[in-house]
Amino acid sequence: MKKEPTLNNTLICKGRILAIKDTMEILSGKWKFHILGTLMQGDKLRFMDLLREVDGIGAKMLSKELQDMEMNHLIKRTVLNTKPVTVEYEMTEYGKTLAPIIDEIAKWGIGYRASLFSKTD
Amino acid sequence: MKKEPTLNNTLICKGRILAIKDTMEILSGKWKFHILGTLMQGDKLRFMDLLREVDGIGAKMLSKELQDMEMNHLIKRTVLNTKPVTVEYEMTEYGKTLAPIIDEIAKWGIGYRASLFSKTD
DNA sequence: GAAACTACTTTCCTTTTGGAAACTATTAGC
DNA sequence: GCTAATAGTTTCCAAAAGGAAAGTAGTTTC
Repeated sequence: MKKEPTLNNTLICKGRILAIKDTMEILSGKWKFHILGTLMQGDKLRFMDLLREVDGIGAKMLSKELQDMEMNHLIKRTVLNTKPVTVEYEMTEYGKTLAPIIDEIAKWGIGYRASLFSKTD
Repeated sequence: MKKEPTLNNTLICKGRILAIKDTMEILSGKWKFHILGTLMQGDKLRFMDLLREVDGIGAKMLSKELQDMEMNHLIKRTVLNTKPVTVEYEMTEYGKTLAPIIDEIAKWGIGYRASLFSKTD
């Protein structure tokens, strides 16, 4: 009894799986979607704003995740010449292409909440 | 100089962020999207099939992630009465509602690959 | 000059995640 | 009886993720 390849291993399949892997590597971690979702609503936010808005995150994590996403050109960091220096973060145009993902995730989460009440399993 | 709430903290905002958090908690970890993407293409897959298809995963992780997703009603486990017992995994109808998310993630990943070549930053 | 604000960074620690390898149990083939 | 396949579980360990608190540095306000 030999084992035969059960899945159709076309290039399309492999490419799709690889694409999923790529995306999730860039958006890995506990906070990225949370931060992105927040940044998409308030278009320019300062570090301390994010620290207050993103519920539960600490300065270290926020700093690290922001750097991470800046490197991937998803967000833009701007230092302002104010008295106590302030820094603004905002989505880049490229980062905004993530909107459909974020929207679908938010939509699904809302439906999930609803399904917890009306058990139509 | 007092600090004022900079974001419009409407219920819609909070709900959206909460929804994102909910979804990502259910789909956390290195492998879930990978497994789900695979299961969406080949509709019924056995444990060993998945072990071979999901590149790099080990038996322990696969087992754990499958249990996790079964508990959340995203996938269904069926034990078959074959000589060496086989087990089939497939998406539930509910699990299939994740398709838009997976599709958007795959789509974005494909675009990301493309952008690595044509640098139009 | 002490306190408070900005935006971090650093240190130290715990928890979580993930992986390799070995092991369980059953059945089939040689 | 040995090997191999099925589907896992268990153990042991390393690495990564994440958090709390303190520290750095510059400026302004009292």
